[in-house]
Amino acid sequence: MSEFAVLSSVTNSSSTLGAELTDTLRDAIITGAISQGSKLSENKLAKELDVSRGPLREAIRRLEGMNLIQHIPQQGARVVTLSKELILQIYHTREALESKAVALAAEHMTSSEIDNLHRLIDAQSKQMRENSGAFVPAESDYAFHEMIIRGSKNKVIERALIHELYNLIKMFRYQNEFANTSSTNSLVEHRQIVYAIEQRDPVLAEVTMRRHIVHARARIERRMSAQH
Amino acid sequence: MSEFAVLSSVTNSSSTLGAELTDTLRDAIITGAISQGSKLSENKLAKELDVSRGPLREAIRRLEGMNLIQHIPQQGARVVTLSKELILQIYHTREALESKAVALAAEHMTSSEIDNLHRLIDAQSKQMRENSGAFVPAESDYAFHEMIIRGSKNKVIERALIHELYNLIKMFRYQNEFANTSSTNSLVEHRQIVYAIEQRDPVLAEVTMRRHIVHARARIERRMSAQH
DNA sequence: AACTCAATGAATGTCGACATTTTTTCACCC
DNA sequence: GGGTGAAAAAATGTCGACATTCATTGAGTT
Repeated sequence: MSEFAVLSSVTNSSSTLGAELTDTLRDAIITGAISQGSKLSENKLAKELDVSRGPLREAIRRLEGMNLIQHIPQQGARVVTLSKELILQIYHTREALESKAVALAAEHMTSSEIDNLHRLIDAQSKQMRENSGAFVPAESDYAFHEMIIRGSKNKVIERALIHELYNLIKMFRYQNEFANTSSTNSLVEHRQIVYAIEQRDPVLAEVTMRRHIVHARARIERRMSAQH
Repeated sequence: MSEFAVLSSVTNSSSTLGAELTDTLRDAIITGAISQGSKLSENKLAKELDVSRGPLREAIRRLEGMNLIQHIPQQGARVVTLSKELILQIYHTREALESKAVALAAEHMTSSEIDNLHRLIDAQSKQMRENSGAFVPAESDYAFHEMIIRGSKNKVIERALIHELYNLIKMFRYQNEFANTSSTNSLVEHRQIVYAIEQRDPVLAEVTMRRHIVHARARIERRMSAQH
């Protein structure tokens, strides 16, 4: 059952087979090991992964709930296709949710959580000076945003963003080099966001985060209209 | 398999058993026929509904994706419990998503769709004058909000709101009389929202919708702190 | 009486087989 | 040659049984 061992998820040793399969397929979809729009044949997958169709179907239902898979009755499941329209819709949704999340985070994050934000940003800054140059690794960028999202202490927003939206975003960025890195400018914006949280200023935090995401969306829109 | 035929969903004749069960259980959870926090025993439910456990498990996974059920491996599924905290978090999330939705709707709704909004509000207004008095039926209120959400033409926001959040909101309002109706004031706010859409003014639409939902949340917070 | 622990019972997880629907193939006809 | 339609193949949907894990019960001990 170690077929799509691509992404960093070292573990994949969940308590149940169904949960394990969910992680495995999730990673395979995000990385593109299973390509966009392709059909997930239950028989084929079950043989390849050496499991029965039961847990596999369960994993597929879960991935459906994460918006990674689209299911049509009597026809089966297909990996979602990230059209330009869908990507832009995702970023609009992210803008709405994450700007609200950071406003709540400015109210609810503990000072030790804010310290962690600082540590992460400083590490990014150092890494940027010493290493590659103008870009921060995607993983580190996700860590930053997820710390803030969790800092909102709002489980509903957290689930919507991390459990659903971010998988799609990771999928997009992983499969599009041009979207896979954060710029220098991005780090500056991150500092502004942390500053607003630190000041316990929800409105400033929200506006700053909104601009950060609008910039990302605009960048994507520019580069994608060049392609498609 | 017609055990929990409570809600208005007249149909329940989907193409597959699993989908049918999803609807049935969804309605049973929303109405409270299956009460909050109670455990969904697969064996028991399968016997009661006269189906095998396969499609039933499938339905449970889907309801999990709608946030109506919480599932713990090796332990089973429980209906979500709508604590005061969770309800307020839901309304914060709704505020973020639906204020964005109406801004997009102000840009993307067709004039015939806006006409439908007018018709609905006029009907509500008429109904209010002739019938019960100071309140609009919940169903009609949902119809209004769903028209706007769909009018955003953003499938991601639409799914997050209608497929996930609104089920929880309906569950809450159905099981709490005090939250089950919209006030006169609500109708006025609806008119303001339609006006903003009509003017193609996304900012005004967003602000108006945000205030509308903040009011609802404040009302809930007031009445719930009296109880809990 | 309270606690520990083993045995029992019940529940979830997994599997393989059958049923039904959809898709494909291919012979036949226009 | 293209199109229609039936038969075959393959896929999804459903079911019942077995495996494994968790929860409960009760006997035994301190």
